Amino acid sequence: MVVDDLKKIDIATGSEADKLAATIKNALDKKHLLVIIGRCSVDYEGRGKSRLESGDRIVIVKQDGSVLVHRPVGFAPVNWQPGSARITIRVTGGRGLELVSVRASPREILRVVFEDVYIVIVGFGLSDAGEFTMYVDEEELKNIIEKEPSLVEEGLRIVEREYRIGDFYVDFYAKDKMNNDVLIEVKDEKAGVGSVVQLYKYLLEAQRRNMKVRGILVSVGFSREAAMLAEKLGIKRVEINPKEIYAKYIEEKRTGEKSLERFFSGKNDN
Amino acid sequence: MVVDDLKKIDIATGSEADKLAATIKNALDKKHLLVIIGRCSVDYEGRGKSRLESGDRIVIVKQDGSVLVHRPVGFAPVNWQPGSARITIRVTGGRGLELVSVRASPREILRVVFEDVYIVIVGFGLSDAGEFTMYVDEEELKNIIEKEPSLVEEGLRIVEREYRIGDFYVDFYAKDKMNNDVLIEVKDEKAGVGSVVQLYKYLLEAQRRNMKVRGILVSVGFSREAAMLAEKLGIKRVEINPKEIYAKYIEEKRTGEKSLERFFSGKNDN
DNA sequence: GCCTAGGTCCCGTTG
DNA sequence: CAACGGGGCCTAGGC
Repeated sequence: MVVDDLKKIDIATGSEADKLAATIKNALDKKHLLVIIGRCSVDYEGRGKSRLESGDRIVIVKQDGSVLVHRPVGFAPVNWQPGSARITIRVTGGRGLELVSVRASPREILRVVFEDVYIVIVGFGLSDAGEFTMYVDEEELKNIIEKEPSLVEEGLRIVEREYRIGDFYVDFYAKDKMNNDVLIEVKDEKAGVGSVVQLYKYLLEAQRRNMKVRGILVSVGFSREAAMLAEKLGIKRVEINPKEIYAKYIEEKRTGEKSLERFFSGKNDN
Repeated sequence: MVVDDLKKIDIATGSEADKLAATIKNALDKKHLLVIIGRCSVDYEGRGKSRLESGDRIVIVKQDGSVLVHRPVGFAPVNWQPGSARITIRVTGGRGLELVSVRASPREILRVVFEDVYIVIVGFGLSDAGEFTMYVDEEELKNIIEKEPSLVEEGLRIVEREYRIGDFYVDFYAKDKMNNDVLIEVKDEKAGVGSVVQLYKYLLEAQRRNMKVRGILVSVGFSREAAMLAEKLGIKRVEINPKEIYAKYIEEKRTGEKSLERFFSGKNDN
């Protein structure tokens, strides 16, 4: 097979373990992206312990030392090592190749033993500077609420964001128009019982500290159980639609407004 | 470049988008493993919404339709689609290739637009039947505790595993030697405040149902805060070492015992 | 280092 | 289908 036009990529095949190992070692040294497809077994030991019997897998070693072992099916890697692990490769016996990744803390070892390597791909000139923007995440929602707390309740004033109570953090500590204390938790997905319990935990902790405080749970939706539990615990629910809010925000940006202050309900007093 | 000895793998390179698209289409149709390394931008919209500007990436489409877009660094994929999504490929303009994955529920769309494809790798004969065994997970711990509850407390008898209270499940419902009710939660990692709160939630629910019950939290360790909170709430802590237990278990297996019953403390009454 | 909280978390289980 | 809990979760942020 003749391959031409190879850009930013090198490949190595064949059954000479020494040669493949040299290619891999070089890639690891230079911190190139490395992809190995082959037949291997995998052992992991650290917080847990696992053994994966022999099969065809795709192994990726990234430039930061992350290791991913993927089976031909399934979203998640079957074994892995997060970045900053130290990786070594060696030849075992005649054809065997052993890739070992050691993570310092927590101490964890991943050992991939290849019986057969179908292909080694090295990406040596890859450059990825592309910006990644996540639009409507919880962070953004909180930013918007911080700018315009009236979205949550008329007359609300944010006192502090990421407010600490004991060892916990609640998204907002605020005062309502009667000047009473309010703790606010924001969820960008449907709130379950867990979310209610989480806020209730904060409220209990606050009450233990003699705060007179009520809670508001802001979310895109509530499970039936969560709604009932909130009702029982006297926690107010506020339902919001982040996409709608974001659409307005984008539109406003497009038409030249610099900040969020102006686009909400004609407010202009900032 | 001449490539020989290609086993279970096909590769395609070059700048003819039509030809690459045909290779990819064929791989998708036949549900082969597909790896594309190239320069692309990515848009995602569904529960969230993101845009990834152009850069060099590795895109993996697995046999079950999982799609992973990996940057050259970082453990996690920057964009993805879990399995069972419907995937299409088409040529846009002259050189461009567009891969679109649609997930039905929740409705989510992932669009990868390649400006440049460095290499396409198709794994057409991959077979992975290797068994995966995770040794000391919470499941195994619970199995062991179920077999030998005295590891948790002298005289304890398990009444029910995965015991339901309302909408929740506690790991064990047991009776102590005084025949009092006990709820037991097991953690295979250091227990934090959340674990204590979780068990406390179960206890509250049980008390609401007029059970007279206390709680035991079994874990490999406890955070300072978790220990204090448990103390305050009257929840008993039991610390265990799963590896030690597992080591004995393996040793026992190795020396020919078939089951767990015999190896614990000489007990033999089962 | 520890701990808390979030994630397009994914995934299995249950009702 | 919705909801809960687990994961070697990982990762960021505070102390």
